[in-house]
Amino acid sequence: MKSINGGNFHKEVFERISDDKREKIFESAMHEFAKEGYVAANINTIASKAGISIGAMYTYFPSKENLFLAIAERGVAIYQEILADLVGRAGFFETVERLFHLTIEYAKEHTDLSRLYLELSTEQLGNLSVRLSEKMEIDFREFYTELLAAAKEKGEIRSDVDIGFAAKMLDDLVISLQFSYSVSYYNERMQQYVGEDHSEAQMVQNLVDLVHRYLAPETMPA
Amino acid sequence: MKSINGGNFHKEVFERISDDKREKIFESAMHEFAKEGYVAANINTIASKAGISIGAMYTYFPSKENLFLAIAERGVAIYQEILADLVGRAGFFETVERLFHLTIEYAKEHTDLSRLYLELSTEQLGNLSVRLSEKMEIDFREFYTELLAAAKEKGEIRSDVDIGFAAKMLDDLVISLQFSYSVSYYNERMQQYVGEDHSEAQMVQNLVDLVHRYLAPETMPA
Amino acid sequence: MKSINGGNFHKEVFERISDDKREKIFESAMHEFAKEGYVAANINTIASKAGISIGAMYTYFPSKENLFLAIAERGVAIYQEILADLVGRAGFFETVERLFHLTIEYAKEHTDLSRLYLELSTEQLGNLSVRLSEKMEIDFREFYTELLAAAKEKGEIRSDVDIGFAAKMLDDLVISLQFSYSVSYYNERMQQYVGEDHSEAQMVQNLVDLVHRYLAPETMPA
Amino acid sequence: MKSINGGNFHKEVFERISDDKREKIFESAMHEFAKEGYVAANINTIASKAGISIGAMYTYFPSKENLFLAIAERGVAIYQEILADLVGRAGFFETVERLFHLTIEYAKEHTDLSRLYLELSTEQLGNLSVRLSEKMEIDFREFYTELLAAAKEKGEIRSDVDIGFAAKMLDDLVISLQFSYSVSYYNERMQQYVGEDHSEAQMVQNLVDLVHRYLAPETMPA
DNA sequence: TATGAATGAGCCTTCATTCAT
DNA sequence: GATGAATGAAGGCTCATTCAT
Repeated sequence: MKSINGGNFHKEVFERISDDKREKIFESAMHEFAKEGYVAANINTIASKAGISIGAMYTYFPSKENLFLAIAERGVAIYQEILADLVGRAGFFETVERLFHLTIEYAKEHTDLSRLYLELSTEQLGNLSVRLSEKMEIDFREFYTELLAAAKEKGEIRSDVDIGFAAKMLDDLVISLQFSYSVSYYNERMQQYVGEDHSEAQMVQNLVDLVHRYLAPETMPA
Repeated sequence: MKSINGGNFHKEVFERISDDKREKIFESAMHEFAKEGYVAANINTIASKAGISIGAMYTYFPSKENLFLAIAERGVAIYQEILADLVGRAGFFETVERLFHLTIEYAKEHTDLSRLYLELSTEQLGNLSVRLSEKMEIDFREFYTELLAAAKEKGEIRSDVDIGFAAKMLDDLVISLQFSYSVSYYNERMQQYVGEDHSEAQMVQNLVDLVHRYLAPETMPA
Repeated sequence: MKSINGGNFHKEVFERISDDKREKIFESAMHEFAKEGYVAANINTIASKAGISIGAMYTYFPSKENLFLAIAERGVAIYQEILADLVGRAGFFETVERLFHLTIEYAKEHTDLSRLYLELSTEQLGNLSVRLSEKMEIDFREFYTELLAAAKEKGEIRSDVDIGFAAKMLDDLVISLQFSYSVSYYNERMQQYVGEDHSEAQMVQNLVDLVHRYLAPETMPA
Repeated sequence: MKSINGGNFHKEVFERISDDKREKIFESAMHEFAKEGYVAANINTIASKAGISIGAMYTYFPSKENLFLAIAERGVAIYQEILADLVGRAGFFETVERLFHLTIEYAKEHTDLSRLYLELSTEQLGNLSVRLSEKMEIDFREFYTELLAAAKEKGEIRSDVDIGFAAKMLDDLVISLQFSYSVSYYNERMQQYVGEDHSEAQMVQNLVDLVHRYLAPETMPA
């Protein structure tokens, strides 16, 4: 239940309702926000689809904004669980490969959340996302940075690599991959680039290849 | 004036007004849409900031949707002009380098348009972007694909490269770069990855390096 | 409360509010529609005159069109109740006489509803009236037709009468009478034809006389 | 050109333009007003369909209201020509028969004008119609009244007839007939009363029969 | 005179939020 | 705590009318 707390965007009562109800609310809200965008999303619709009254909605969350933030926060929490799964488990390139695989899985399984993240990066939601990112983005950055630092240490990657840039690049690849498998626009775009029959496995392979060529030590320890 | 036509999202009258007025309207609309997003953008505000009446607005554009599309289309047109400048001018990596430079320039000079593009990729605006892309002539995809094909032909890049994937990767890099220099959220993110004192030149250099390591021919022909 | 249902042009909530409030809304809407016509009628005005917010108005009715239809339907329902009172009560000519009397009464008491009917027959509102008539159960036509058929059977009227035409004529007389006592234009017209001091009783007498002369059996059975 | 003057609802310039242009304007306005009703009718549409600018429209007519009145007035003028054709031409019942025939003809040929008349009798246009009716209704009333008076004088109809009421009845019949052949709503209604295969000739015959039974002298001058 | 772009008040409808029950 | 009816500000769009050219 840790994921429920955090930014504390909800009211206390929300922690006391049944898990089922809470889940329904998250589900409903996620879907509406992902589909309609923050502004066009309708709180009344969210409530009724979640099977609760708007009155109840407002006893759980003080405002539309907070509901949105709670949802977004939860999305990141889910993704962070994936990251947690990756830490210190295997070699750098294997970890990267798993990262890409899990990203696709996440994108497909949590489409709404993934779309939400795009929505979140949008300018108008900047104010909102600041409140979020302050608390969460850091984790990702740390993950990538530490992953690279460790790999560098271990000699798995080039010693002259710019870790800051490389971390950003990894994140970029992950984000792009995520959207490619969850957001209609980017999905369409991907298909037009690589063709409809391009498998996920190939996609991951290509990405790993890219990372490898970029980061592998110059001289293969012959 | 070519950029004004295209998808023909405006009414005829709009072509007959002074360049100055037209520019003001574009400016005002761009800004509002980029700042507020499509749904929250207020046509009345756009009109009044452009110094015209809403009535006038509606003699120029049949609807909010069309105004938005006209704006978006214009953004693409501007970027396409930049790309046009790059075609067949120099070697592959030099072209790529210039591409990154120009992208940053575009992102900084046409911040609003750049942000609009993010907005456009959003799920809710899918219908709109379809209307847009249906009407766009040359595509970015073609540009990247041809650039790579030519380079491959000339032996500037590896012969075994997957052009489809490579093109997507180039596009990804460009998009990410663009947002990093125009969208607050991504800009903040970039700074936290590479530090505030990371110059544009370094960014470009890093990117070119990435592309080079990924695409350069196996140098050891020995 | 039967009159409230029917075409179901309102939302459920509307059935749950107090009779008083409901009546006020009907009253206000009727008046506005009758006075201004469908297009010019202002929903905001209707709401505020009914003492409710526009928001409330829209929780009761999904649209202006439906509000109008609900009102119109109610008008018909009221008139139908009057007709119901007439069925099989007395001889043909007595019934007709009562019909005329009741029509005048209705026109004077429910002026707005009566005016609405004129509005409804108007070309632009054709679509609406279709939606209305589709849902109406018993029809005036049936009433007139059966009344005449029964009278013919009983020998109260000529046996060679064209029932279809006679029914239409009766309806025409009733409609004209109704408008003459509710719509300013037709009222003025009536007065100029028969004079201001022409009483309702005389009017009815004249009408009955007309019907009698037209439909009475050839009295000379000799 | 008498019909152009009258209520003088137009500006002077209107009298100086070509008959063709004038006719087009009338046509266009009539159609729009008849189809959409006064309020919903769009002056800009009328102008453009008439092939003139709105600017021109406003140099011909000072306002929408006046345009409407001019149109309505013209409609009556046309109908009055028909009446003129009937005066003192034949016996009462023959005249009546011709009146019905001409009414149907008028309704079918000048559908728009006929519909306009319905629109005009509507409550909200009461203010407008007053300006009209003062000048014109009289003619109709006089026509019917004199027709009946003459017939009474000549012994063609009952001597004890109430001329005021009879005149109104004749007018009612004519109006109802007119609408039955021009207004969708009333046309549909007619067909449901008398059947689709009821010919115009039968309709007229039925009407003449009605009038005859009502007004013919009691004792046929054997 | 003719033109048609410009004006802006006005209208229907939505929806976040409140609050009496 | 839960309910859901009520609120009313706000926004996209129309159209009669004006007026500079």
